[in-house]
Amino acid sequence: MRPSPTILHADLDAFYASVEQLLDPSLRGRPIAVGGGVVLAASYEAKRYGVSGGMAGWRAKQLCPQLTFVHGHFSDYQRIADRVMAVLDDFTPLVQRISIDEAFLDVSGSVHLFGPAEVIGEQIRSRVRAEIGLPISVGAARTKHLAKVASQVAKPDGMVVVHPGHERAFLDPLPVGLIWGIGPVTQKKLAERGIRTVGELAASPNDSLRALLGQVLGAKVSALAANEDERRVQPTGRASSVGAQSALGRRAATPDVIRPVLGHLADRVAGRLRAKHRAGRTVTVRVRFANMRAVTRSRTLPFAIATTLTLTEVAEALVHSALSDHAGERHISLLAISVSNLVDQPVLQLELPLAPAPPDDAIRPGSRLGATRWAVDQSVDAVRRRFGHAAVGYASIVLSEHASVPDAFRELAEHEL
DNA sequence: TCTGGGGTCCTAGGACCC
DNA sequence: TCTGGGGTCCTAGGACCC
Repeated sequence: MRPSPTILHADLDAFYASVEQLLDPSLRGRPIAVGGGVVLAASYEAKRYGVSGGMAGWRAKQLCPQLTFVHGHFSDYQRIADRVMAVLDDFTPLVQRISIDEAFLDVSGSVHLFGPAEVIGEQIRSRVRAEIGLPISVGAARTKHLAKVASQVAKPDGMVVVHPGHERAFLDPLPVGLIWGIGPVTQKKLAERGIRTVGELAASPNDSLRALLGQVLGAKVSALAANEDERRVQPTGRASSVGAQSALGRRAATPDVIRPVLGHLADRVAGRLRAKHRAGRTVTVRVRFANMRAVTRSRTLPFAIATTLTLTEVAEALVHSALSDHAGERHISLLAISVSNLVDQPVLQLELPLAPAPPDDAIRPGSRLGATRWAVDQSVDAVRRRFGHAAVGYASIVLSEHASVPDAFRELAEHEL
């Protein structure tokens, strides 16, 4: 009997669009896009025309005139994806979910129960199809990375098994873009050197690989080619940063625009931190100008914060610093706030002794001002828990004017804190 | 009619410490 | 007067992934 691969990668096909086609049978077999101003997800029928996620709606319509736009049923996506993941759990406890719609499975301990990996893969596919009604592709290989490549090759609605010993034969003809970590920019760089396939990439000398891709990615490619890739499937950890951003179209870079947007973003970010009893020391803002060039500014504080007003103020100072470095830019198209360097926030925050007021009293937790702000946030959080998020707090007119994506969509992309 | 929102990770330079 | 090497942390930019 030939050896069997033990790592599976299961990946729902065009997930959001497939759910819409599941919920509304009249959409099945037709090119559809979830979203409007921007394509959040496209069905395979639409992808055939070149429609893809992140694309401007008008551009998508240009490529595919019969494209149907549908409003997303965002609250259904999480629920349905969770049901799919529950199916995976039936085959092994070693499931590593890496996003809403895909996961790795280590089935090395399950083969005596269910049969070899390829049998498990087919069982997963038929159960997800029968019980949930969605197409899912599965890749099986000896390592995670390779299993992921295999599932991409298997799409749509297929399964690809890479048998041990046949890795290079499988990989070598594939385009380099299928490797995790090689995106459009690197692909172009490689193409300029005549490298288009994994085989060509693997054949190039190690040092030039490193020079082209950097130490880490270069080493990864070597490992992949030598089949020494990571195979450990581990439970997904907590997020190491929390952020929020808002595209603004084209707005003047003035305080009356910036302040309410930052307030709104800080409210989202700090609220999520407090909900999970976390706080962060490093605040990073990103400012994208009207010409799409973006800059970042960050500041690491001596202590961790999770207070909305404090985060707003730190972010505002950073944005001003970015803007004064680019005084020529009069318009901005996006603002973002991210908090990293996260720590667990003891709930006894308020009980900390009140220190004599330092100059930065406002941001120091436990100080008089800091305690006041903390208390305000606690009240807001409590009201929201009881009456819903909209009951109190920022409702930015600037943002609602531009009508970005629904909050429910944002929440789908949030990682566990 | 330009181009969403949530993240992770890498690189490189500089400050600072031992 | 000139000078090593390692480690850690911080900042800015950027590529990439879903």
